[in-house]
Amino acid sequence: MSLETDKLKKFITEQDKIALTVDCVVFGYDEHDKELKILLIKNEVPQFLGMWSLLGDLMKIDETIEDAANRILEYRTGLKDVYLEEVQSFSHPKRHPLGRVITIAYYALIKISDYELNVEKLDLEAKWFNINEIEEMAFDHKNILEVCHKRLQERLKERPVGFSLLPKKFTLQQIQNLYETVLQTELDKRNFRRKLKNLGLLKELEEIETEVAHRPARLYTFDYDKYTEMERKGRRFSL
Amino acid sequence: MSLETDKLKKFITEQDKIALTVDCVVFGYDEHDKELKILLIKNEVPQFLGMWSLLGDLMKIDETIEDAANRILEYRTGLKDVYLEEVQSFSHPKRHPLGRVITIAYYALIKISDYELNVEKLDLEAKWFNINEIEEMAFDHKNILEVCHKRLQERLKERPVGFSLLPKKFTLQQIQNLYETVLQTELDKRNFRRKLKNLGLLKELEEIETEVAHRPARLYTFDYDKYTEMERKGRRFSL
DNA sequence: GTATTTAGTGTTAAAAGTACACATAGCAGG
DNA sequence: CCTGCTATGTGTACTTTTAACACTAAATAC
Repeated sequence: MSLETDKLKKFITEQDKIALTVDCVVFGYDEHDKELKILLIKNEVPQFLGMWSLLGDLMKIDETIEDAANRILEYRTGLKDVYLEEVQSFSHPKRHPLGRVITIAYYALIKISDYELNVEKLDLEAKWFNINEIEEMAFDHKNILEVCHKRLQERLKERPVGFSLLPKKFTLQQIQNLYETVLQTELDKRNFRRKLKNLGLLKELEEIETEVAHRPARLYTFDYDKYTEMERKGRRFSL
Repeated sequence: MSLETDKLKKFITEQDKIALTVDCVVFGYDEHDKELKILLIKNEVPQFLGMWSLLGDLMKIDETIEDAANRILEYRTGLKDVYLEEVQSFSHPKRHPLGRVITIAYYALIKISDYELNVEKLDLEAKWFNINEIEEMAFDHKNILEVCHKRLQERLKERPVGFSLLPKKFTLQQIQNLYETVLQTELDKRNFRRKLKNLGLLKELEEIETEVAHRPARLYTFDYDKYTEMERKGRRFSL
């Protein structure tokens, strides 16, 4: 049993003590396979040894929950300033075999390419899985995953979260593929592009794709400043 | 200092111990004044003595967070089966003067008339306030209130939560007034009614209003079963 | 029975969404 | 340099939804 597990055990065996943890569902988008993936690590708690689980940790006494989520993400991926959203708590009294552990779930959106740059320095027990490939997970993590997945799908329609899963510069086809993958639908190219243009939130760059064996597509970036302004005025994003 | 406060103090002074509480923003709709109201209680913690605060309590060891929220609501209002939604956690390290207290905020929707039936048996330190009348609150409760208020406004557009604030039988005008009050907008009567009808979720009753000094309006109920069915099929509510 | 008050209803114009197909730019390979 | 290949990029007609707008009808009070 690892140091982490010892610490948790010590923490929660004191009577009436409720341990508070954070768990992150880390989503990444694999452009090549057109798959939504999540990052999991090998579990260390005896009852679930060898199973895969979300990235989580005990809260520290002097940080906010969001700080804790950021700390975990930086520790496991080397990435800072990751898109994070709190989803909900999971508090069934029997959810953790070592005792009373309540967790706050977040989902995180990262650009897989950024992650790849850091991966060598890091914990090798982490692995990307296709979202539909995962059958069993430690604790109630499968449930947490499903709730967070559903939340991501809702958010994608009403907030510009998709751009956090793509490189800074992307083609219109890439966004469409992302939407089709995450929402599990097919979208009409011309209608989708019209909607995108009407948002007025994409900056058309001078650059085009490279290293493709066909006509290269134009590159765009998402204008976060303009979006913030638009949000401030109460106008809603919708795709 | 009350028993509750002693207990909390004891709880959180043990080193490294993070206390976990639940706070509920209890919304009620006053049809007469056309005002959205919230239920507050007098605070007991010395630093905020006499100020008003949300309905909250320490989590117990063997309940879920939702159980705790329901327990608090029943204790303070006498009501069971209240509409509840988890909103988010509040975890700033300095948010509570007695130590490290993290809270999970819920909002609750109740029919004020149901509450009135119970009010005599209960804690007299509770009071309804107009949502815009509240200036100062204990802890970070003003902030929690604002976040929950915003959440309610979002939900009202996309989920049939408004019906939890009205009597079981209501007139079309009553719903419209509720929407106008909560969203702080004016709505077109004919367009609003058309939308309502097209939802197909209202049951027209044989009954009509009584005790009004003019033409009485027809009464309706909301068909929760049909809504559940519609939700299951992936169709979305929108008003 | 007359005045008062709120209930209840339909049409038109503008905007948004949906369905649908082909010419073109750039690369690869001979 | 010419041909074939592949994915890019674009417009129009139709349907549905939203938005704006005003009067008659039903019931009560006096």
